[in-house]
Order: sequence, then C-alpha cells, then structure tokens
Amino acid sequence: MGMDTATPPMTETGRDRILREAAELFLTRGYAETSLRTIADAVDMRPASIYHHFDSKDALLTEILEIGMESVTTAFTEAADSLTSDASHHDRLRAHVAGHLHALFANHAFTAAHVTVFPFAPADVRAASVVQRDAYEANWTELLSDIAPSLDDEAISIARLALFGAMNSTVQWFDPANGSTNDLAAAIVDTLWNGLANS
Amino acid sequence: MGMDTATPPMTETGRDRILREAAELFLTRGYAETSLRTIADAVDMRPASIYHHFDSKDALLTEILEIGMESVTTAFTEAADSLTSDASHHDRLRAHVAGHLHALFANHAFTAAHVTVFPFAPADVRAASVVQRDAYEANWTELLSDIAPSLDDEAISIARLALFGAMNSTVQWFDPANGSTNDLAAAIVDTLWNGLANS
DNA sequence: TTGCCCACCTAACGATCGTTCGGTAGAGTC
DNA sequence: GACTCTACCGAACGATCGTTAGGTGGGCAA
Repeated sequence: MGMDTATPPMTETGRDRILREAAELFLTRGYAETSLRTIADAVDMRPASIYHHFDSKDALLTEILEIGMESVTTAFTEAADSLTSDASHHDRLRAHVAGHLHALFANHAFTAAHVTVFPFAPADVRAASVVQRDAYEANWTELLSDIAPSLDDEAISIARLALFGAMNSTVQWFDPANGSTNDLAAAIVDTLWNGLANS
Repeated sequence: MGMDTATPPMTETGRDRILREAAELFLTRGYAETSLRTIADAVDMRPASIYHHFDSKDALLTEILEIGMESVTTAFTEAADSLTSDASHHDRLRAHVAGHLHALFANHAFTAAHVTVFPFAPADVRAASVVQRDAYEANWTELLSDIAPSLDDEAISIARLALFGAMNSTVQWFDPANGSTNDLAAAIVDTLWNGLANS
C-alpha cells in the first residue's frame, strides 16, 4: 500500500537531520549541484554549523553512502533469514529482490544515492565505499550461481549486472505510492523467471 | 570483436571536437563537475573560444543530448528495417536491443549522457530533450505490446522500464573491448526471453 | 556561582565558476 | 591593397563555492 518510505524518528538530532536532508538533495539535484548553503537552508542552520558535525562536504557524502550500503546489506541477510529451508529458487530470488527494492525505497535517499550520485562522487569518496559495495555484490553472485547452476561465471556476472540495472533503475520511475515494493519485485522476478515468451 | 567505438572523422571541425570532448568529460566526471576551462584544455583552446560556437554551457549539453537521442532513434528504425517480415518476436526484440546497445557504445559519450547526466541536468536542458525522449520510449512501448500481447499496459510499462534499466546500466560495466554488443544483446534477450528457470 | 562544553552563530577568506568585452591573425573576396 | 568574416585569444567581471576563524548562549557539573 505504499507505506515504504520511513518517517523521521522523533529523537532525530541535528546531525541526523543534516544527513537526511543532504541525502535527499544530493539524490534529486546531484552532489556538485547542491551547495552547503542549500543544505544549511533545508535544516534551518548556517553553513558553518555543518562543520561542527562533519569534517567536509565529502565526509558528509561518504557517510550517506555508508548508511545506504548498510541498509541494502541488512535487507539481504534479513531476506535470507526469512526463508524456510524448503523455499524454491524462485521464492529465494523474489525474497531478495523484494528486500533490495524495499531498502531502496524505505531508506530511499541513502540507498538510491549509490545508483545516481556514486558514479560522479570524488575519487576519494568512491574509494571509501568500494569495499562495502564489493561485499554486497558478492552476496548476489553467490545467490545467482546457487539458483542458476548451469550458467558459467560470465553469464552469472551479466545476469547480476542486468538485474542490478533493472532493480536500481526503479528509483527513477517507480513511485511507492502506486503499489508496494513486494508487488513490484514479484512483477520483475516473474518476468525474469518465466521469460517474456511464457507470459 | 569490440570495434564499436567510433573514431573521429578526418574532417572534424573545432566545433565537433568541443562537442565530442565535452560529451566525454560530462559522462565521466559529471556536468557540474566539468568546468569550461577543463573542456577548453581538452580541445587545446581558451574558455572564451567555446562561446564562439555555443551560447552557453547549457546549450552545449543540450546539443550533446540531442545528438545522443538521434543516435538511438536512428538505430531503432534501422533495426526495424533490417528485419524480414517472417522474423520471430524473439528475433525482433534481439535486433532492437542490439541496435540500442550498439548506439550506446558506438556514439558512447553522446547516448550514455542520457543515462547518467540527464537526471541532474538543469531543468531547462531536460525540458529541451523531453519530446525526443518520449518519442523514443513510445517506439519501445509499441514494440513490446506487439511482442507480448497478453500483457496489460502497466505490465508493458514495467517491462519496458526494467529493460531500459538493464540495457542502460551496461554503460557502467560493459567494455566493448571484451566482446561485441551483438553478443551482449543476445545474452540479455535470451535470459529475458527464456527466463532464468529455463537456462 | 563558576567553569565548561556543546551546538550553533557571524563574517570573511581565497579559489573557482560561467560569462563578457575587446581585441588579433589569417584566409578569402573584390 | 582595403574589406570582411571566421576562428580564436587575453584579461577581467561578479557570483558562488567550500571552508575557516573566532565568537555567543544555554544547559550541566561542581
């Protein structure tokens, strides 16, 4: 029913507000396009105050990307835990896609930042989150080789990247107000699973 | 064998060089992150000289996006023309995906700019190319409803957007030096067509 | 009451940005 | 040889950028 987007907790600190508003602005306007003065306006502070909480604009983005990666990583292990031992391959794939999409829209600005702002982030910032990102990708590689054992490594890699492309592009067109991420996940996975030919 | 990337023509003018180098820089570094001084350096000119050929930085990006859209649009109609009347649905989909991917890597910087720099382009620039983009999307909607008539409008829309996501994400990981775009298209379409279950 | 620290402020720094103004060298035309 | 046009250049404009230095005030501890 589209209740995926999280509301800010009541105990939100000034620091948390900066993170949340900055993530939103970076996502919609871009990193270089968003000035610290714009962020300061959004949280009703002065630009200098941001430096009380963060070392630099780059450090702010680094932490936003970190939170985003934690969010999808947690979603992946939770999806794995939610599955019973007799779950079919189809069920497993759907559960993990649903987990990824749920994280993508629940913590929207933080996770989606990995899709759109990461590619243009300063080199230092990208380097800081590359370890977390690689680990997350490895989870999917393992899942897919388990599910489709007949595919060789290169085919698995292509399947994973194409699936990531399909999942992550949803941030640019899917509106959780128009349906649950679970339904969206089912639609994507069913198409991918059965193929267009059988639908 | 990965000879998709175009080499600059011998008759390239100074204006053409600005377009090509700027497209490359916008793609790799981002629009706001690339200054006119950086572009000028790349074409061995001074910043002011760019204004002899283009009204503004925005106008330069607008023309780059225009060239990119023309490229994929042409590829779409060429794919349609290359098909004989007895081509299967599978063949048609593969031909069009191959056309899109070929354009994506042949005119790489211009077409890929639509994937990564368009979302953060200034509002005026985005507005200028929205008509071309809508027209291209309509081509795909028509193709997909023709190929999978059992799907309703919403399912077609999801399929199209997921396919775009999968195709366009290739700009971030596929290297045409490692294989032809035709092979890549076949791999993507076969997976999508037969489904993971049957592979 | 005194002292301290945390959260935030005002004001300004130098750097860099897109852009403009007023040139100049060279090729083509008459 | 004077005229013009194209393609560039040097130098600078005001605006905006990330960032820093040095405060101020309110709550808490002693």
